[in-house]
Amino acid sequence: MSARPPSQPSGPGGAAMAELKSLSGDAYLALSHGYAAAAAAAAGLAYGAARGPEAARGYGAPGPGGDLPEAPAPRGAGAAAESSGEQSGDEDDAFEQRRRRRGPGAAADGRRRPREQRSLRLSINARERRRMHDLNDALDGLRAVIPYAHSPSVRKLSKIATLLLAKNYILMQAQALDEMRRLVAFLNQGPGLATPVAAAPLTPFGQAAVYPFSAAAALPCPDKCASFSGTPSALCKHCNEKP
DNA sequence: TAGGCCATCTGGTCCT
DNA sequence: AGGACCAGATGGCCTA
Repeated sequence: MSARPPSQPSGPGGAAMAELKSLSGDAYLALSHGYAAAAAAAAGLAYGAARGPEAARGYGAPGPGGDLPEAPAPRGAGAAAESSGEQSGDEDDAFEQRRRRRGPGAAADGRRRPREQRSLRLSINARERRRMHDLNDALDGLRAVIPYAHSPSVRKLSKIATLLLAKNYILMQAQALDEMRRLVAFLNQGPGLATPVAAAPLTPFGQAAVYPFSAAAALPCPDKCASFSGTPSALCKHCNEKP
């Protein structure tokens, strides 16, 4: 169908990394940074931790009538599909066969009558399916707001790539915000304080030597700001002060 | 054909 | 007790 990133040797996040590399240049350069750490963190997630507010959200029991939601057409027509939402005699047989295959001790509740048990199982399956659909909807929502090529000709991000990309996007935005704050603080220091030495603790990037405005730091404020953006900065209080 | 990704089923565990 | 969450198992689809 659509373009798909090349496979990578297996390993934590290997294929997802390839997927990230398939992103358009800027997005990849900006967001792929720190991928390895993200993958490691993802692999080491504390499963079962934090059962936060989501736990109280409630996916809702089947309605009073016990009606199960229509099972979506499964992608595969295999064994998984044959025991989905709809009930039939064949499915009951398949259910029993599977139950026997799993052997003793595998039954969830031996005290229930098979019919009851089967009905409960179907209801649990439906809930789980709904939960996974909600999770996928949330992932779609996430894909919609992170920067990568959204187009019908581009295969959508995998789940793992979506999460890793989102994480890196958040980190990047946080970093940009931080730099912007430092810049505003620097511009607001005023001419007297703006020598490279005096300004060093507040310069963006924390390094006067690499700070692009160090040469302009000694200039009067409007000139200093203009050397950055071409015009006095609207963010700088000195540029906006009345003489 | 192997490997990656995914949907679904399932049993176990925890929480309300 | 029932619901939510989790992880393992299974099987289908797709691509290199």
